[in-house]
Amino acid sequence: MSTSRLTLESIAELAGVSRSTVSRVVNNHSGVRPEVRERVLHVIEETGYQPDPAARRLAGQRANVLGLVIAEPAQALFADPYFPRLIQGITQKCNALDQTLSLFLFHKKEEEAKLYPRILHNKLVDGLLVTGTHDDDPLVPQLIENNSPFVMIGRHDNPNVTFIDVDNVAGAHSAVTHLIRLGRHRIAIITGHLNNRAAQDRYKGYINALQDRNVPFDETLVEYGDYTEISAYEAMQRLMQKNIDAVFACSDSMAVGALRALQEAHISVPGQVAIVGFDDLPPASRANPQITTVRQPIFQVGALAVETLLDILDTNLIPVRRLVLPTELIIRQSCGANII
Amino acid sequence: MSTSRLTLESIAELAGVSRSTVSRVVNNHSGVRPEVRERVLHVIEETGYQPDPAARRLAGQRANVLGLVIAEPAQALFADPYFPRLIQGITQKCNALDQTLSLFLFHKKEEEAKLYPRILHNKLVDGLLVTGTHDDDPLVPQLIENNSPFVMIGRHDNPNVTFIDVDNVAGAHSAVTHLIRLGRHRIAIITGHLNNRAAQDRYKGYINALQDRNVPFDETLVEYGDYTEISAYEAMQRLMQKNIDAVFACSDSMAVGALRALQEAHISVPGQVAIVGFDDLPPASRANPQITTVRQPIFQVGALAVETLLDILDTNLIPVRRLVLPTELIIRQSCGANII
DNA sequence: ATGAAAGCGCTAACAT
DNA sequence: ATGTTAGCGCTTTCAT
Repeated sequence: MSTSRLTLESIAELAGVSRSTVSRVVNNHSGVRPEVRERVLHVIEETGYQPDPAARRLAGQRANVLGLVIAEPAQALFADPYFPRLIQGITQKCNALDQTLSLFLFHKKEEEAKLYPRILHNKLVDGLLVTGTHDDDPLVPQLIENNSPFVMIGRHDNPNVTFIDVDNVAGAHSAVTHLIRLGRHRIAIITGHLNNRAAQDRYKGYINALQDRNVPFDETLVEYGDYTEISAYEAMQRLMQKNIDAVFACSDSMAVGALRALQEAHISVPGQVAIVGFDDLPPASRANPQITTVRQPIFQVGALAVETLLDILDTNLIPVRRLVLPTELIIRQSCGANII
Repeated sequence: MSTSRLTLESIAELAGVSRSTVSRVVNNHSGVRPEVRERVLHVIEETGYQPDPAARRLAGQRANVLGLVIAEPAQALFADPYFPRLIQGITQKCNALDQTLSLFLFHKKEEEAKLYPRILHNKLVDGLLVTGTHDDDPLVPQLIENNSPFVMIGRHDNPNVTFIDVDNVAGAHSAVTHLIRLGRHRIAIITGHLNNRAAQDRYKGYINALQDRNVPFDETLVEYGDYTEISAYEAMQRLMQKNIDAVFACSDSMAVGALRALQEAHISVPGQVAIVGFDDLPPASRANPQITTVRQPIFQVGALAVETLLDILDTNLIPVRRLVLPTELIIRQSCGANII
């Protein structure tokens, strides 16, 4: 017996009431006698009835579907566990709040043109969680123009954009300051491409920390990676000629890549070169030596983003909210803090 | 000017035709004068009109939304890059075929009870891709009973279930046979929990390979992990007492964990103990020594699953299809094949 | 070839 | 407190 014929109408009939009453019960509206409500609830329970989101959406309600846009070309999703972790945080909260999550990923820049209109006009989605956008990304302005409710994960300069971010500047600052305090002065950085706000902020934290402690900035100590281990491995090869005594890698995966390059060259870590990473994901704690890193609350960011989006959807007031969560420096072995 | 007020009706008006005609054009139905079709198309182009999927769905059509259910508790998604990779394969194909993907993950066993009914009755989804289910998982039987179109990723015993799988038995068999040919006879296995079909099949391939070559099976050489690196690391610690000369790890992440345990114990790989993994994901090629592994076409599996589901949806005939893709043994350093 | 009209399952006035 | 009714935007007979 397929349940597909279950509608408001049929529940109403079974409960001996009208369609509207059932609707009221389902939507928890007032004005239903407890006794009747009970009866209806019972029928719903028994039949396993679930309202049709499409019909509901069409009648002007929410579909309880949120969209997650990760505007990051394919390989970034593999680079490290960051996005999987974020997705976990998001889906867990979605589950708790009875929201379905739709996923929009694209793989090549070219897919943008095709996918973005689909996203923008997708009436099946009540609101959007957007992350991984680059500076020149056309999505955000379009969303604003469209009046589509959305929350960014990662900050955005437009003052009308609500976002959840992590304090990347402070995080990077604390990492680099820590290295300086430990007596390192030739501190390299392996950063992601600077077309992305998080990368920019971590870079800024690095620069600021050097300045604050009067450590001269040497631009030859700046190397670029793409958050993959291999890219940092290669960056480290280049850095090894530069007589450095520390490196700040802007993700744990990159820290692991740097570590591997150093170890293969028989350069001791942290003896000769100290390493600090960013994220505090498994690669950092698993490495040998374990990697000192900046912990960011990825899971919480995902959960908060969902809650915030739902708030916006609920209130319709769209009060701009800009949440910046703190990071925490997790000191392990790779920075040499515990070398006597 | 928000585009949200664009409907079939408004397009019809602009083009000077009726609603039905526009609908015919949009759906590429016959019976519209080329000239009129042209005119309508032009208006659609100009306005950027996109049909409302909810209304369409309600009127008895597909919503062009597919659901992906990963019935695997949270941590498995982090264990290794398998699922991210699979998701990539799936979304890429979805993008190409104009399908939106909805994601259903759950984190604790308890969420099942809440999430499954939502999945089963989710009328916003045209069909389901299901993976990560365990033997006793109630989802599959319910889907069948419900007559919900779905495709499994990973085989299923029910003869009415369409699935896409990889030849896990043959893959494991080739890995273990390779080790035997290289002269290894005390071959351990680190397997995932055997409540899952893929794990069972790899285990079976291991057993079969031993039998085929008359290598005695020693059940003390069977250890269990959960696909995380750390679980294999610990499993390997136990295995080290057992005088083994090779280990078959059922995922690359587990192979890396085993490798790390051996290296920390100063046991040479592949000198004293050879290692073969499964998947051929980055962890295998990145390790030092690089890990010999069984390559499975994850990306392709995802893409095929989408195509198959769409076929089912298109034809309504639901002809059962059971596709098993081949694996390939990728020989690198950790198995000792190139030790002279 | 095209238009008119019914109906998909739901919500939200509006009656009662 | 509950029922009645008019849409939401679309597809799909059925007329013309």
